[in-house]
Amino acid sequence: MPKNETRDTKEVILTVALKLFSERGYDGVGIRDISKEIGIRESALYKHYSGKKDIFDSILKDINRRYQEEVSTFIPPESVANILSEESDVREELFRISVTMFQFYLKTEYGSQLRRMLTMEQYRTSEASKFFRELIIDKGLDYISGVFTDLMNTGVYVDADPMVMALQFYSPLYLLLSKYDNQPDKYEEALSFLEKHITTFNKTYLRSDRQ
Amino acid sequence: MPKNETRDTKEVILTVALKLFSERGYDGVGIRDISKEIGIRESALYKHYSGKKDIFDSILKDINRRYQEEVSTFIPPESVANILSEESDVREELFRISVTMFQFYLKTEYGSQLRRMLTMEQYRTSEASKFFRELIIDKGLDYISGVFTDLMNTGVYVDADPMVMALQFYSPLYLLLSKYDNQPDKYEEALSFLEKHITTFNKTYLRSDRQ
DNA sequence: TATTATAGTGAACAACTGATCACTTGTCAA
DNA sequence: TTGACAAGTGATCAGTTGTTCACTATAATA
Repeated sequence: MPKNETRDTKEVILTVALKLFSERGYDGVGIRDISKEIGIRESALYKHYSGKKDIFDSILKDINRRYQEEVSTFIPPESVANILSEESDVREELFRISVTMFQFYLKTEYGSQLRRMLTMEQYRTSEASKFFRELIIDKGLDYISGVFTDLMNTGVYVDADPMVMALQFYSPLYLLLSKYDNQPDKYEEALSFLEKHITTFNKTYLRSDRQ
Repeated sequence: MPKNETRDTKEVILTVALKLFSERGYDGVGIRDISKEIGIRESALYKHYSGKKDIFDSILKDINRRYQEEVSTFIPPESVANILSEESDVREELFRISVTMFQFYLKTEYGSQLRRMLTMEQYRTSEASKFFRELIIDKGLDYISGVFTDLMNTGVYVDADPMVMALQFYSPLYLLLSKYDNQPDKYEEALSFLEKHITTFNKTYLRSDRQ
């Protein structure tokens, strides 16, 4: 029967490895770096994973579970319902969702580390490439596209191709992530640009704000 | 006195190193990989550069020169003047410039390799981080911002914050770069999205196309 | 033609890489 | 209490890393 510390160590390894991989990349991190940070010998790692590659693969395998977990605590499910209810202000709700996504990938420990690691490893591993595209790009586009589809059906937004609308709404958020990734001191500036973008966007597509 | 092959080899080293760095990252490439690809022994590399780090730094130092060189052959200077002249079609000219920028970073040997290497190394080296931001993000934004400023002054485009306009115009191009980076087979789809984006953008900001 | 500097060779280096293995420790079920 | 087993240790492995150095071939200069 396993000791109850097993689960702990096994998870701690992934947490520490993700942190280091996101800072120095897969090839820049040795198994001794990981084990040292945890406080065990490198040989102990092999009691939990078959090797360095296995640790990396396990981080990828864990993405869907962790992502669901993180998102559900970060984006309360009522906000999706909120934006469709007629009482709430669409502008406020849309801005809140955007800032939440922005923060998740820029400030959250898991979100930012995962995005950075996938950004670095996308050219080395086709698996990482797939996760990067699907998670960081497509998932955002699809989510926004769905929101706009609903908002167009209720007549709140003008009719347009929802995918192009999603592209135009989500892309600035994505670019600002890259632009302010390594300058945490300019976070306010980033948020300011994000707000200006959304305001301008609404003047084009939100019926009540059209000019 | 130097043999005339010196310059050649010294440049070939940078070319080969950039190619390999862009595929596997700095830490994923050994000096033996570089020298083998060229057809010389690793010890010969040290006749031209003081070490692996020096090769990487030299690639960065060379960016401004090479970029200027590549861009001047890729983006003919008359196109910038063209877009301001009243005879040309702004839509066509703007689309042409966009596709050229898109191709440069996605299809050109130097452009795509440089972008990929900087993307990978931005978290490891602050120098790489700076070049990534300034070259891939800010340079594009500033260029587009300048074009729109001129086009607003001549009354072709409606008045708006040129920086927000640039953000909204350039970001989709930037996102599409990431999205289609590892799927060259879907290049046509990427171009189609780019065109739809620009068409929709013009419907908002181009006076003659406003709805 | 003799000299000299350059570009490249081949062997070697110390440090580090991921991985293995015999061994000890601690915990739980029988 | 004992046996089994999971988790961690410390030493060690072969291969690779970046780098160095004495040496050779070659081409231009004096």
